[in-house]
Amino acid sequence: MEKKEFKARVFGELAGLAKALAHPFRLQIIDLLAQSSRTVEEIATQLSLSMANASQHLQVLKAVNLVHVLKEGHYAHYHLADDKVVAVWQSLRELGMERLAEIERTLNDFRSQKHVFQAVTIDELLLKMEQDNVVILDVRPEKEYRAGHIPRALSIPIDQLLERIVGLPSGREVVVYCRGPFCVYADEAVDLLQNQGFAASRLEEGFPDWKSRQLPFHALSD
Amino acid sequence: MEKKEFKARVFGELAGLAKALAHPFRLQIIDLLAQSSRTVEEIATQLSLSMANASQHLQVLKAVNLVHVLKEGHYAHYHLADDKVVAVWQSLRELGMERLAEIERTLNDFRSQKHVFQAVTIDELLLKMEQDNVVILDVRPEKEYRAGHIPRALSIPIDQLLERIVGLPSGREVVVYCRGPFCVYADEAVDLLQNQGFAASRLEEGFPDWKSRQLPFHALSD
DNA sequence: AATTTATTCAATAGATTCATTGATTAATTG
DNA sequence: CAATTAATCAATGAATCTATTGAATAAATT
Repeated sequence: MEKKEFKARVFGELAGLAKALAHPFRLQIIDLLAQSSRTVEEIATQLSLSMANASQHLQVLKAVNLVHVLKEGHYAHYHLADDKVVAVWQSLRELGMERLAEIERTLNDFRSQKHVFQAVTIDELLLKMEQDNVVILDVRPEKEYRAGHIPRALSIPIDQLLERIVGLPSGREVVVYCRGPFCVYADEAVDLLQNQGFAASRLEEGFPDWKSRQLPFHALSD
Repeated sequence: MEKKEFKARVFGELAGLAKALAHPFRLQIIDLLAQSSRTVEEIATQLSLSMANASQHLQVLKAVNLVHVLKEGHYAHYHLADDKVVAVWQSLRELGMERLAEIERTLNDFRSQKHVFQAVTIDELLLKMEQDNVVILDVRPEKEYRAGHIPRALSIPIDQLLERIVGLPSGREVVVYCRGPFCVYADEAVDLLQNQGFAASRLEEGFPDWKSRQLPFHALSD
């Protein structure tokens, strides 16, 4: 094999990987699968796609080994194939947040509309945790909490927050987190908590970011 | 703005970024620009593209802010816009080397053909450097060496290696590096050095990887 | 002012990607 | 064993991407 063919192959394969990432729905699928595995139907519903469409996107991801399938009964459970997939998604995200003004603007617009004026970073949260004066709230669906969450975090899925808000310890700062910087659950929760008089802020990042920084986390068995 | 539109925008922008990466030539362009800036003509020549084609690919990258241009005289010098671009490229590369069997096979085929049987990692090189018993050889073109290189590395561009090989200190182990894991210069150099009786091996990674690990490096002014 | 040089632009045809539709498969349930 | 369910497959046309060609800019040189 000569030099030229070698390069064509290697870069061709990698470009194929990038191409598999190059669709908004497929990035959203990866963002979802980074929380926990899902069936085709769950993905279709959560992203408002037809089953056929969701299935086809998943197959694009599968063709380049970014996800794999576990068939159980008549459900096909899709998983991310590797933590490195999350790593690529995170670095793409960070690049985008730095280079694409449009993203930052969109993010700010949305947050100011929800009255979310500042976000706490993971490093800042770590400090607060050391001082033990903060309530950590996971507002993702329970299944995702069970698949892995920040130690000592309480689980109140966003759609139960209004009714369960009274159970929260008052007088302590609350930091809410969800799936990641583009997940709006935490924004909605902060809006709601602040309306009820809580000192609440959201975590900028999400649980997958916590995990990929090798910080300890808890998971509950199935 | 509602939730759905918000997601569509953000993920749409990020997918646009990924799409810009999703072409073999554009990945090669990024790999080249990670060494040092280049004119359109240099890129066209080095990748065997027509000027028009090279220019168009560069504009795809520019449209999403991955590169920027500095016009000087009638040359347009293209630079990477951000170190984060290298970070994404590296994580994509790593994912590919782990998930795509085809890449590993191609890499091994090529290396065994060049008699390069083992590569040293950056961590291993750091150990050898502490013991001060290794000659480090940079076989990239001189311009790239000048733009940044590993401290104490000697510069002998691959096409001058045969004639200048006699000047190398004999009896000491040689570690050769170049642009990165897919760059073949180091492989060719190792083949050549071993033929001349040197104990030579290549660095698995390249200079950009050294740099992005925040290790100290030298650069020579223009 | 005319020429050269590096780059970009514009137009085109061929290839690829996408969402939708309806049919098909394969495992479970009644 | 028929019906149901989750998922995939196949076919379609619309949209997008790509490399090539030749023309157009725009800066430097003659």
